[in-house]
Amino acid sequence: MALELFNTLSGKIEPLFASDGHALRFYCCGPTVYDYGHIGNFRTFLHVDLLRRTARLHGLGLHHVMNITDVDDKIIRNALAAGKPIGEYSAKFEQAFFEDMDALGIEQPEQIARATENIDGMVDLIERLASQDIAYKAEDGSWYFRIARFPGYGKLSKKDLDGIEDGARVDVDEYEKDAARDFALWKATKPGETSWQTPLGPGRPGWHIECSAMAMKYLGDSFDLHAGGEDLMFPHHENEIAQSEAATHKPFARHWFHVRFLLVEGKKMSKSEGNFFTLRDLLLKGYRASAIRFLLLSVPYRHQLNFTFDGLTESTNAVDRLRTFNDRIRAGNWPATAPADDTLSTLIRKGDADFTAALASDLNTAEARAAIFDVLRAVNTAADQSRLTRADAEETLALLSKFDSIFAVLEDRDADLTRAALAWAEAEGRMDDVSPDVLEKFGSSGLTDAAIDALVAERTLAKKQRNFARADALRNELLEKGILLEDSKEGVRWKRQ
RNA sequence: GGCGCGGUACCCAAGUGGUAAGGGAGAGGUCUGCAAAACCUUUAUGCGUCGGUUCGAUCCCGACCCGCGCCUCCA
Repeated sequence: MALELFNTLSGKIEPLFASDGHALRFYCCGPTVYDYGHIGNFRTFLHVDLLRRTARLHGLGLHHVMNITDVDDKIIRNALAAGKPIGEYSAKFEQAFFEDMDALGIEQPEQIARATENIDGMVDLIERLASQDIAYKAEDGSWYFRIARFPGYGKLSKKDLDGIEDGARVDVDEYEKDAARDFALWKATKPGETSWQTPLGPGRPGWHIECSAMAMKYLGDSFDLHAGGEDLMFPHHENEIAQSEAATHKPFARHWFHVRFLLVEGKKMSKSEGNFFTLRDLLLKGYRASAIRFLLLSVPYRHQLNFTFDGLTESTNAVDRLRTFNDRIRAGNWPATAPADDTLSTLIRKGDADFTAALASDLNTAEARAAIFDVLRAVNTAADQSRLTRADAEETLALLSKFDSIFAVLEDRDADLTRAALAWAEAEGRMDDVSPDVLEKFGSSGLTDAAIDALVAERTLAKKQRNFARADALRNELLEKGILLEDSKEGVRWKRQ
């Protein structure tokens, strides 16, 4: 089944393919590194990651470019306030961004492109536009894009130009533009601001030109797909199309992928609403990185996701169940006998087919999840009834491995990630954000994995000697520290609550 | 005002013109030295309301009600 994806440009679900027959060439608008990323940012990157992984499942190679906006108004302002050069200021948040991406299991793009390292390409592009009188210089030295010269303007966001012009928003700009809706390509330097000396005059690039220049530098004039959050559709992506296509007279990106915003507790996330969370905030509250990843991926990307703490708890439980299942099937010594019939094997294969088909169908993660849980139930039942064979177990593990090549939640790195967040909070003096629970479990007084293993072993021994009082005392001791023991046929497992 | 999305069980959430996936929670049960966990079973005569099309609609069409997003820096 071919991978199909909604295309914002055409408004239809269309096959996704690599036009060069090898690798999917795509560009994703990356972060502006002026602060720590919030969970809304990561919903977008998580779904781009999902797209990557699903494309790979379909045998597509990947050539994924993501920009880092390391110069913009907010960075300049914040760096100034911190008394640091912008490079030093942005480097810290760029590093934090990649740490967070890793914590959420998001793969690195093949190519990272920093704005400040690609100024030349942006200047070239603006000059190309200027040579066609599509870019013009205003009195203050800023350069603008003449929208009137690009008839296709609005085709992505389906905007009516007149509507924009007549709308309530009138761009009140202190500089002279030929038309209100013309947008900045190059911003003239204001006193005290970082600037580049270029043939265009001193200044710094506008945000939109960055992405056009870098996408075309690494992917060519035309490429397969362009991704970003829904808010970027207009004006950012619209402007990218205008700049690029006006300069090259070739189609820019063929397929446009937009991820909808998430809501937090039913409202748009904002600092003033008090529902604004970074990944680090959540880790310090004791929520697991895997649960955050799973929740953010569970609702398909074209739907709003209402992010709630209840939902996070649900996801935690769901991930636990999947991990327990994976551990059980992996650890069990299933008999190498022939199955009584092929019912289970058929079910597992159906689960596999359903899983793959769901993802191929515009990345329907909700259905893909359901397919896996169907298999989980059937296989668990068989195992409980002692009729799970080695062959079926292996088939199940293969499917789980496929599942995890997409969802990436089975491997348990959660404790380490929470410890890393805790170390960060200590270093940054943010211990007030750490929940008492996290402090107890993961702080210096918390038990290490080795210490837990030792106590568990001691209890197992006591149990074997039928010294149940001692065994129960140890179990309670562990429970008080947030360690839950599970006795099963396959042995004792422990996990952090 | 313009553009767009959604309203499915206690909560989250798929889906289809022929009669409601999955997860979480609750309840019952199995297992267990006990407990917890795990596992199993179970939970919508109904899919916002009202009309229409149809042999048949949650799914198609229309109207209405409610919630939300984008249109401005914003993932």
